[in-house]
Amino acid sequence: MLPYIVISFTITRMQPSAPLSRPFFARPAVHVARELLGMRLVRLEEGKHISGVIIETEAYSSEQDLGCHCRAGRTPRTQVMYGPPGHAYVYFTYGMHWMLNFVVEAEGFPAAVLIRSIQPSEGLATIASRRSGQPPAQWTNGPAKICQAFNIDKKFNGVDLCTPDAVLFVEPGDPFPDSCVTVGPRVGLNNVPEPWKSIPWRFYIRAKG
DNA sequence: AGCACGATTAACT
DNA sequence: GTTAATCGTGCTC
Repeated sequence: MLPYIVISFTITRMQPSAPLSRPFFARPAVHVARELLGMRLVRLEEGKHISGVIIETEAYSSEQDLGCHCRAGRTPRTQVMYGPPGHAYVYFTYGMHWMLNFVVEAEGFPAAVLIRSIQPSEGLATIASRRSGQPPAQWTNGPAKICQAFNIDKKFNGVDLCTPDAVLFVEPGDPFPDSCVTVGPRVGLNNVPEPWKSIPWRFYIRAKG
């Protein structure tokens, strides 16, 4: 009897769904960005799981950070970043691309972590169809590619990642040791003044762990 | 009301 | 290496 239960559960999902809780996000952006590496981004869509291991992130923190959208203060776009942590901040750029961030730090303090790259693990057929024409290595190795593969757009701006019934959330995973992690300047801030242009708030896995 | 630019990507030479 | 695509956002007039 018991083996049947275990087998059916295993077939349904490699891991149980266990959304990361809010205190994890209510901390400094660079800490959250570093510790998200190795954790799993999960999207529940029409009863199916699409997921992957987070392997690249960037921290954006405070109105003083001239690389952060919050340099403009509270606006309709940045309002979510001033809200409680553990929510999604999804924005549109270059006329065609969506970007997924997690709101971090305390409510009232604007900060977020951009999810830049993942290794797909569940929903590969769905991901492949949404990234048609591209080889697997190109499926989710960029922030806009992740949103395309996971079907994430403005509908997700502001959604809570920490409720038991969340359809977008983070699961704990196998942490990467510091020896696997490269730290460097954030990408795409070419018009941003120093020190913000070069501050090492980008974290990524250099070799497959 | 108009403008310059963007936390990018894919397709080029 | 370069560049077009394409439009929301925030800033200036």
